[in-house]
Formats: sequence, structure tokens, C-alpha cells
Amino acid sequence: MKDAALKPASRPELTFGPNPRAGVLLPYPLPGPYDYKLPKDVEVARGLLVVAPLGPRETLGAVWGAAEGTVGDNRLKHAIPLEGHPRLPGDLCDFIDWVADYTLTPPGLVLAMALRSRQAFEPPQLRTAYVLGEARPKKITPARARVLEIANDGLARSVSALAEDANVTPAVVRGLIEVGALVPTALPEFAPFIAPDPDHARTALSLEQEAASRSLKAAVAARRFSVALLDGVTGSGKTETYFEAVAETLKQDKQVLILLPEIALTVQFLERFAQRFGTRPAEWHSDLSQRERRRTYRAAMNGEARVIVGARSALFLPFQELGLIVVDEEHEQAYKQEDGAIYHARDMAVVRARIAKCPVVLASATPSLETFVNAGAGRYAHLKLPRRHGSATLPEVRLVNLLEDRGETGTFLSPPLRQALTASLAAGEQAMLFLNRRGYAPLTLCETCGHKMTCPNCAAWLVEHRYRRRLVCHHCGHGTETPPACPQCDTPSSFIACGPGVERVAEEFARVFPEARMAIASSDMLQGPGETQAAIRSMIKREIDVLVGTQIVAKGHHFPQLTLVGVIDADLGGSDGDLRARERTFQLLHQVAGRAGRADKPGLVLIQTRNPNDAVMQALARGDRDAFYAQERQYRERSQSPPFGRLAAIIVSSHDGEAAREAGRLLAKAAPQARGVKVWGPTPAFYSLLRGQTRERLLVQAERGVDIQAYLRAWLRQVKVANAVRLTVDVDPMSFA
DNA sequence: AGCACGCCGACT
DNA sequence: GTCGGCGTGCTC
Repeated sequence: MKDAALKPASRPELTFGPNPRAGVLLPYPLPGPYDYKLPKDVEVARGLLVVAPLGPRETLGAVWGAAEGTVGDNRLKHAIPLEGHPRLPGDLCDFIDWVADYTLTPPGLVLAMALRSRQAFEPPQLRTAYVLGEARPKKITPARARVLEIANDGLARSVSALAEDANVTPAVVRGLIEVGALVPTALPEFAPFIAPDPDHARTALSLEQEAASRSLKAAVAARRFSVALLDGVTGSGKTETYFEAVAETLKQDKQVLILLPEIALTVQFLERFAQRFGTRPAEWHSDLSQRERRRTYRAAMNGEARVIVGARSALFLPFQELGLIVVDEEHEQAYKQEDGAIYHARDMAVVRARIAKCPVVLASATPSLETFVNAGAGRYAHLKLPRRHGSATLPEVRLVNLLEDRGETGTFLSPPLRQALTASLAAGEQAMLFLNRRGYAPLTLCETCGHKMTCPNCAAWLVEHRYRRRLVCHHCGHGTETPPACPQCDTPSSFIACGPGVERVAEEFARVFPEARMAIASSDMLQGPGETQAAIRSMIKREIDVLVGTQIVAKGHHFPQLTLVGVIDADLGGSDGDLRARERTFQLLHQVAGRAGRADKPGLVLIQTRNPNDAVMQALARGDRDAFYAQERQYRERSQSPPFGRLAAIIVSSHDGEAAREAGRLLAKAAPQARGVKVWGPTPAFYSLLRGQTRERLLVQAERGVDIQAYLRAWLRQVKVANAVRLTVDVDPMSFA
């Protein structure tokens, strides 16, 4: 991301006076705010929430700036301020503008992300609860006595709660209400969030953790924008360290936002947080019910939620007084996605912090190259936790050269890996086999005619899932039963499976080690987070000896008895010209390797590869992380790749293939000449056919100082593509393809 | 995003 | 002769 200074606010001052009017931003992909009249007696200010008529309907919007004045006065409609809600905070409004500008997204769509809980703006539903009244019933039955005794503590309870607590039917409670022994009182809609206690259970920190946490606390106390990279090896206690910064922020009476890359990680995290701070934080992610969203949204807005843990969209919550942002696992690619706008949550977190004038902490064991370079250049503080906590040491990593050391065809456990597994099982220890590919085999082809089974909607192979007896497309979800005969040459039962998936590795393992207890962990074998947790628990309880899994087992789990990790195919990420393939491979394998030998037992990691001399493999084998970064940095610098150059992709997609290609050609022809800017393409996108959409892609490569957004805007302004064609701009794409 | 307006095929 | 397909365009 370009580290550009904030643009000065170009919006004119709001007008006040006898006939107030204002530009109101509406949560739709409109080109900008629309002008509305406002009632005379309200204080018109940026962020003021209003209900505005738009065509035939009413919509929630926010005052954004002064009226533009281009639409005739007589055509302006009236917007009505929304009662009972504070304005959207100014820093959130500025953030919305910034994101819209940076990602070339209509500002209204970004506002829509910030108004994601529409229910949050409906009037609060007060619950009726009951407390003891003055009157006493004439007749006291045992049931009535129990209810009155429960109510005697003065706490307000609902009818059902009283009935349940006193173990009586609601009718008894109703009777008491009727005679006035219980009187109604209004209860807030939600139980309030309990404020986390910064001193609840302070943990003992190592010297390094202590030093890093001191630095983070100082950053919080400074109440200014700053960025720190908290760079700690797996198991070094990054979380405990940044928890100290969270505690300091609580003492400063400011709110904290902690971003996690995926929802699956929140359950464990909430528990950990509760242990340290005595209560769970507020949550925000897509799996919440509408009611929970409403609760968290309102609590962010009124300041009741002091700490919110959430997915990337939590960046758009209306924090009243943000004092710290933590981006955990900052290198995770899951932070870059489309929802509303295509944005990278880590980069936008830095922007959010800069606008809110607060510090941001980026935590990772394998930082993204961008962050690493920023830290190296002194733009970010670089806080290092180089050692594992306690006595645990880093595992030994050995490479297995598959070109020399491989078993018979169609097997995927090399002789050295089999030996290591035998030894591990004999010693009564646990092992993990890792392969980042779901299913049985990634390719199914006909032995007779060579026909490959591909997805009808996507340009991708169908992956065999033998357990489910289906051929599945991993891109669009299309699935069919494996046909009895080849669809091309009609030969029956002529299919052969090519390459391994976790199911196939598990099958081979079970064949070789029939006595071992084994489980498979991949997202399609485990139904939801519950089963995943169960698999992990049975691993911890040593009910299984070997876990065969995809990357869902790679993340953040402590397996104290795990001493051997086998990586089945380290070359999967491939060095296929993709900008971040090496980085991704390194990060993933580093993370997987980190699973081994966490307690006092030394770990061993065997990495099977066909490229043992590759820099990524060498860096892993030597445990020399910085060698990898140095090499990767050089490579990026030479190729003018991020962060030493800027990239943007334009994706042209359409159900009409020819229309997409035509639009691509049209765009390429219209690309303006500019110094320091190169335009490549159009080429078919990596998955050129996705969900029935033909996708063409153009890539803009610019020197670091170029305002790539301005370039894109100038370019796209003059191109009119066919209506059936959708243009998507991806600023800072994660890959070339 | 909604929703209306508008211009070409199968029905009472 | 109408009902309705969803392509195109507007909403302050």
C-alpha cells in the first residue's frame, strides 16, 4: 500500500441558517453525495445520520458535506435526522472517504459497509422486567413465596426468568403482577458488556516480551499514530505481549480493535482474552446473528464495548474513541478480499489508525514482505520476540529430495518420511502430515483417451472426493458423481487418479501403518468448527497418533506431544511466476513446521520437495528466516514489484465471453501513456472461466511515486464498456494472475 | 441497490 | 389486440 499522506479535506464547510441543506451520502453505488434539505432547527454536521427519500423509498444516509448546488432547489427533497443516535464519528467518515478513494469504490458502497447493521438504528427495544412492588398478595402460596423470595434481591427480571428461577409457571408470576406485588420496570435491551479489567490476571512475561510490551504501552500512552511490527516466532507469546498494550489502552479509557484473519480463530481467542481480562470482549464477524450485530454495533458506537475482536469488516465500526488497533497474523492473505470494496484489512487498519491518531500493532511470526520492509526502513517499530516461551526449542527441519528419495509411483510418503513415522509411532509420540489440498486427487483422467475431467463453469480440474464419491470444482462448488464411463471415449471404469489430496495420503498412511490411530482434518471432512475442535481435542488428548490435514491444522493449535511434521508436497504453492507464491509457501511451511516440538520434546520436520535447492526450502532447512526475506526483497526490488512498485488489476468479467474479450481490448487501447506506468494485457485471468463468467485481466505496473488511482480514474473515465460487462478494479492485487 | 420505463414474443 | 421478458437508466 502506498504510504501517502492524508489528503486535506477538500469539502466545503457546511451551511447553516434559515434553509439548511447538505450533501448526504447514501449507501448505494452512486457517484457521490446527493443534496437534501434539512429541518431548520437541527445542527447540521458531517456524520449526522438521516433518513432520506430516494426515488420511491426511504433510506438511511449520513450528512457528508455542504450541498453541491448542481440540482435545482425546487427538486431537493427533505432528509430527516435520525433521532436517538450519535453522529457517525468524524474519523470514520474520513476513513470511508479514504477507502473509497484508494480502492476506486463509490463512497456510498463504503458507507454501506459502515452501516452494515441496519437494525442497529432501529429504536432500542426495551425489555419489560419486574421488581418487587409495594403491595403484598392477600394469599401467599408456596409458589408465590418462592417468586417473592427470588425477587427480593432487587434485580429486575423478565416474567420467564422469574418463573424459571422460582421453578413455577408464568401464571404464578402474572398473578403477582396483577395484584401489584411485582411492578414493571424498563430494562435495557441487552445486558451491558462488562468492561475488561486490565489488571485481572497479569501474566509473567519474559525479558523480551517485557521489553516489547513496554514499547507498545509507550506507544499507546503517546496517543499518536504509530505502527509497530510485533515479530515473534511461533510460541513466543505475541498475544500476551500485545495484551499489555490492550491493558494500557483500557487504562487510557480508549477502545481497542483486534482483527483476526478468520472467524475460526475467534473462539479460542475469546477464551484466552477472558483469562487475561476477566471477561470476553465484544465480537464482530459475519457469523453473528442480527441481534448480536446490533448489540456490538451499538456498543461500539456508544463506547460501551471497550474491546472488539473481529474480522476485517470490524474496521468500519463506529468506534467512539479508538485508542489501539491490533492486526493479528498480519501476513494472512485472508485480510485481502472483496466485500463491498476490495481492500486489504491490514493496510486499511494502518490508515484507520492514522486517521484516529492511535497506534496500530501488526503481529506475525512470518510478516508480509511489505511490513518487513517498512520495519526495516524504520517506518515501523520492529519489536522482536526471537525465542519460544519456556524450554521449547525450534524444530529441526530436513528436506527430502523427491527426485532421489521417492517411493514407488502413486505413493506419496517417501522412504525417509516412512522411517520417521515408524520411529515416532514406536516412541509413542504424535505426528502430523500436512498437504494443502482437499479431496483424494486433484486430477482425474481417462486412461484410454487422456480426457481430463474439468468443470463446465470454470477452467479448472475437478477434484475427486472419494469419501463423498464426487468430483468437485473447488472454485464454484460444482459437483457430480463420478461417471461410470469416460464422457469422451465411453470406456467404462477407465479413470485414474493423478496426484495426492489429503484423503489419498491418509489412505496410504493407513495401508502402511494399519495399527496407528489416524484422523483426517480438512474443511470438507469436518462438519464445521465443532468437529474441527473435536478433532483437535482428540489429538491433544492423544486419542489419535497421526493427524493428516490441510491448512486448517496449521494455524495456532498447541499439540504438546507432537514431535514430527511431514510436509507431503512443499512445491504446491509453486514458483509459477506468481508474485507472492514464494512468500506464501514460506509462510505456510514455516507455520506448519512450528507445530512440531512445542513442549520439552525436540521436533523434527520433514519437507518433501522436488526443488531442494530453492531459496525458500533452504531458508526453511537452515531456519534462516531473514535470508529468505533478504532474497525476496532483492527479487521484488529488481522486478519493481510491491512494495518497490505499485500494482493494480482491472478485471473484466461477463457471461458473454466475446464481450469480455472485446472490452479488454478496448480498455487496453484506451490506456493513457504515462511516465513510470506500464500496462499489461488483456490476458485471460488465472481462472479465466469462473462461475460461468469469462474473465480477462489487465495489469497496471507503476513506479512507487506514481498516483496509480489518478491514473486509473483518468483511464476508466474515457472508456465505456458494454453493459453486460463488469469492470472490477483491484488496487494492490495479491497476485499477478 | 431498487425500481420504473420501454420495446419485442405467446396468450385470453 | 394485451401480459410480461429483463435491458437501460435514474434516484438529490
